[in-house]
Amino acid sequence: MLKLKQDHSELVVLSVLAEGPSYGYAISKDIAARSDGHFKLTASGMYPLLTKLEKNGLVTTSWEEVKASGSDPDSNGRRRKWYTLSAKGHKHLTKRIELHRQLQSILDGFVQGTSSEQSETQTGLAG
Amino acid sequence: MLKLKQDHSELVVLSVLAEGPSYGYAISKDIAARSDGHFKLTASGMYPLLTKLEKNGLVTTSWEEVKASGSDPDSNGRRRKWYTLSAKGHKHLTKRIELHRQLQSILDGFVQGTSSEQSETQTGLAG
DNA sequence: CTAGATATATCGAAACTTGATATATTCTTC
DNA sequence: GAAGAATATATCAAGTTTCGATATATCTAG
Repeated sequence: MLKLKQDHSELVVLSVLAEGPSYGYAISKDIAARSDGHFKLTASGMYPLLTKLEKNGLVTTSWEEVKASGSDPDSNGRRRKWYTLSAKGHKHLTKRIELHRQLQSILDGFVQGTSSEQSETQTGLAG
Repeated sequence: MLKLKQDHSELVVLSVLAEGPSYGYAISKDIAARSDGHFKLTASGMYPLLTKLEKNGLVTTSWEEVKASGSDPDSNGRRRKWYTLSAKGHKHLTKRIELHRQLQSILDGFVQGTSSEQSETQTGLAG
């Protein structure tokens, strides 16, 4: 299991939100599912991150009342906090992705020079 | 300018040392040069990391006296601490690279799905 | 003598990490 | 209707990491 550092978490969460608004719990499940369980972003990592994103204006938020099917119309349902990527967030994500690609290619430059490379021509995606 | 987190720093430093022994200052310059100045690993990041590597047995160390050209044979020259990748370090690096590739491919899965992808075939190195 | 490069190393405030805890609702099963 | 799992948000606290600032000292160029 690969644990995501905040830098990576931010990239992933922003990427998920680029596909449409979502909320903490759903994002968490989404990340676990889409990474085959390799990534896990738990509540204590997720909510401080989302709060930071909101504080920095990268996302906007709104609350939704989750009504139970056939529930009392007067009942206060469970609350969901939706996060929507802002224009600033989109720009930020684009830069972040660019930086991520740069990091990858440069990192590869270092890694490929090592004698630990077992002369594999394939880039490991088939592993 | 990308600042290397310790995880990345460790991977890069280990990779550099896989090509042969080196010392803190040289590694720092090496990283800056080979990344076109995009990466920077400063002294306050480098030395604690190298100490940790040594403590974990991934590298072995030895001191070298750096004599000035035409200096007094009695003078105590500047000292250089050389770091050599150990067998354990080599194994560790191989695992690390594997993990790095895994991280990359999964991360790519998230990033490639974003609408921020400007259908660029080139990988941004020409930017 | 001065300034800048070389060389190693620690300090400390801020930020980050993460299991644990808290709170409350909704769904499923018996 | 009780129990337990899943949904949903959020904070705490103890530990680790980060990184500019600082300290120390030598070497080189002007």
